[in-house]
Amino acid sequence: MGVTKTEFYTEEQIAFSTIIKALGHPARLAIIDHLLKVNSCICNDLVNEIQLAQPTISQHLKELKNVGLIKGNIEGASICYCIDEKVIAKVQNYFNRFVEVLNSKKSNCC
Amino acid sequence: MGVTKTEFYTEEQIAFSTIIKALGHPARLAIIDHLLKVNSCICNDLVNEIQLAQPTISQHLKELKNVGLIKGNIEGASICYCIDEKVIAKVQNYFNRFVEVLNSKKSNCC
DNA sequence: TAATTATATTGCAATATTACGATATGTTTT
DNA sequence: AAAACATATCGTAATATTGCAATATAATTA
Repeated sequence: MGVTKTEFYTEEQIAFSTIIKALGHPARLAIIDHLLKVNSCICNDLVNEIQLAQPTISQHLKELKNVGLIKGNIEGASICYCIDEKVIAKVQNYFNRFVEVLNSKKSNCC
Repeated sequence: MGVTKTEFYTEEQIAFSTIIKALGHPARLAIIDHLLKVNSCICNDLVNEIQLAQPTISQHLKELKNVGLIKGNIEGASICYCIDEKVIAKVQNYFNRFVEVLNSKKSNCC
């Protein structure tokens, strides 16, 4: 049906899959990579950096903003986007805990 | 168009977004969570654990297998799935490096 | 070997995503 | 104020994803 059943998952599963899903597209990873590379926050040099039309970039930015991965500040005519460290840290923690649990029980059959 | 343009991204961006995308669904996170919880590798108790039809679970397992996040071993009539630690570790590293870079340049405008 | 159990595949309907042209909105410059 | 720039939104076409019933496949048990 194309519709994800959400009623049976934990809050955490839904919250994390939503954030992670936003990172599951190369254009959005490229945006994040670029925001990370240029020290200061960057607006739509992204449109020049990434080979996608401006509305498409805008749409991807919106998705990243929706899940809280980036923040945008109006800066005159343009908008200054940057990564929200707290949300990225949450994702980092998720995977760190993950690997910790994995390591604590070294009993894989495969 | 629904079709992702891949020709302009780095190998890494494509590789990681593909793996991460597979984790961007609550059912697949639930599968991974469950594989992590039960010490030994588990087959399709998943069908009982997760409130989705058997073909749907099978499909999600396939996606996780395709990106290498899990491996499956035939065990008599059933199949024993487990997490591939190496691939998860790669994801962990990605985010760790990420946060490292973020911390090294504390110059966010937002 | 027939029935049962475990899993995968096929086919399909409903919905979501991706991408972009056209256009709207808001700011700065002239 | 008009032109130019920066960004967002709308509408839409193409494609992908989600979920499942039906069915296929393969191993196990009776």
